Amino acid sequence: MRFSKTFIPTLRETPSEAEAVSHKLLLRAGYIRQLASGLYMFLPLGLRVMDKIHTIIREEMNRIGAQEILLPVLHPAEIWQKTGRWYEIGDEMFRLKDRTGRDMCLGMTHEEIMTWLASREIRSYRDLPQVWYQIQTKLRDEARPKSGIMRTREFIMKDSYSFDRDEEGLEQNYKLHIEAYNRIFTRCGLKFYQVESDPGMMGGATAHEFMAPSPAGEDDVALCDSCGYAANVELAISISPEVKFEDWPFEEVHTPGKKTVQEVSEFLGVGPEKFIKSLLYIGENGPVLVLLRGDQDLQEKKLERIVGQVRPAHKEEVQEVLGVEAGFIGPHGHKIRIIADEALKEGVYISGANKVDYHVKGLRPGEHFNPEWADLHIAKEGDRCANCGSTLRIERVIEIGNIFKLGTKYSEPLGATYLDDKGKERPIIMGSYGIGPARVAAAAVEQSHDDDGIIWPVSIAPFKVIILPLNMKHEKTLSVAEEIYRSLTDRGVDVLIDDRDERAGVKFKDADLIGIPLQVVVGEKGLKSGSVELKDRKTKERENIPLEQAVERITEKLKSLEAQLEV
RNA sequence: CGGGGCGUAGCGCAGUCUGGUUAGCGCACCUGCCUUGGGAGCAGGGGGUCGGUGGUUCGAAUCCACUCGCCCCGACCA
Repeated sequence: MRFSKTFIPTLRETPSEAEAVSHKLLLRAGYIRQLASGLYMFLPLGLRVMDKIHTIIREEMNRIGAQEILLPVLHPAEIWQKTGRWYEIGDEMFRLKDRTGRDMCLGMTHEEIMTWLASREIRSYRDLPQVWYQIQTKLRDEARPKSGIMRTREFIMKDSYSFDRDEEGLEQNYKLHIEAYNRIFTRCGLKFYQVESDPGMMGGATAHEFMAPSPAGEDDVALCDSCGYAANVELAISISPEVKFEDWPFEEVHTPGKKTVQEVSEFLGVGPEKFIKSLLYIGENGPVLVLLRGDQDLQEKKLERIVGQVRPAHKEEVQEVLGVEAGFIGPHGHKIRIIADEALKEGVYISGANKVDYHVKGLRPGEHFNPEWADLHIAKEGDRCANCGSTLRIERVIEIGNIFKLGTKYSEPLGATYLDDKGKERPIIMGSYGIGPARVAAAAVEQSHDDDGIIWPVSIAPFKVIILPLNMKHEKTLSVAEEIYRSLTDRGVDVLIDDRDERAGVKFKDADLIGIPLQVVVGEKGLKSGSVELKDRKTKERENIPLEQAVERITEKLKSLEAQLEV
């Protein structure tokens, strides 16, 4: 394509609303524009990138036998009411009424509709398995859209759903999706991890996320480089560093005005790992006292998995429930439910004395208090791997894909059943699998850019090659550039030719900014010696190639770049 | 939803505290000349109801009230 005839509105300066690197660069390079909070338009370059990603996704989904279909975005409320999600989901669902007053909603995901389709069409075990997918718009009224196209209110999603007779079939499709996802993200040039994740409200037992490491992400994962353990910190298990305890006798110590673990730790000159941190939470079934080692923090998600939704107690509630001021709570002598992190099973600790301005020393679990034990602490850098004992690493990531084993969570309420070979009616066993193509694009930019702009992996670049005729008034420059453009186009290469009547500097800057992997510079300097210059956007390496070999060499170089992303 | 910040030309900003000619600057844009290997130069030019509404005042971008929008942190994230 011709630059002069393509809408590529590059910006010299970054619009002030952008914070994330991918947001800044995609705006500056003319890929996207914002319509309103969480609503983005994809301009020609942006759309080309999205199309490339979609194509890779389609190829790999088709390869595992998934079939593409397309469902509506507008859904009757009734189906969502049957699974209960109409009521469970709050403001995040866009709701509306049609002209007859019927309740409708905009699809945030499509489990309900896919399952509804399956419930009507699948009757026999002979119809199974099925894997259906779509690449389609989702709408979620996000509380806080952020980071450009990373978290938006309207976005395209590849969502697939597997329908099987039994758990074995589901396991099979789950594995196939893992293979497909690995191929997709590898082909898209991303660095990524597959981690264990919290199935959350999707239901079901097993779930994994595909995470692209980037400081711009919204999640943290715990990784063990030696055994490969990888999990979202929401559920990652870790062993806190071991502590050598002292054999303190049980005694009260005066700690005037010292409330937090840190304050008391400094005041007494004892490390925080020898403290018990007591936190009062209010749950659906009343208050819960949560105990952690002083050097640990609570992972609320873990607590919620045990007791349901919770919130920290207010100061007044602490006084009311425990009869002591917050800051001096101890684990002993309370009648409410107490749950402690397993790290506290052994040791001799200091904790609040349940008495203002006092702490107790020599507190022994099992002797002075008897809690329920659970894994409650948040895994942090330097903790040991629960699997193999090596040191864990915590990394910030962008969620680019997720996979869930759903079981019968949707098939049962929607009556999606089949008759097995004995004529018995059984619920279909389901799985659901998502990929956010816009996040794939954003993650690619986050992971691959420099001060000058984007550096696209060749597989998802809007064009693979950009030709830069430096002086449009120079006859030879023009004819050579056009000739290379034509030859490459004839060979089916995606080429952009910067045929604008701009100065060389402008063309260089824009080419770097929009991030096309290969630049072909056609200038008078090179032409004097009968050559053009081939520049690799990523390595910045330049090579002069004789005119007659130009097209050959460019395609060769392109092939070698492409080969790096092959799976 | 809680906390913070910001709305002045397409983009980046100054002016607002301390009200007072015709609201400025850089880039971009248009015309001409010139230039052509890293966002050139010169000359001329177009573009603003200062987010909106109401108020105070002789006078409001500037002060007050309400309101809308955008961004960041947190909560939430099926």
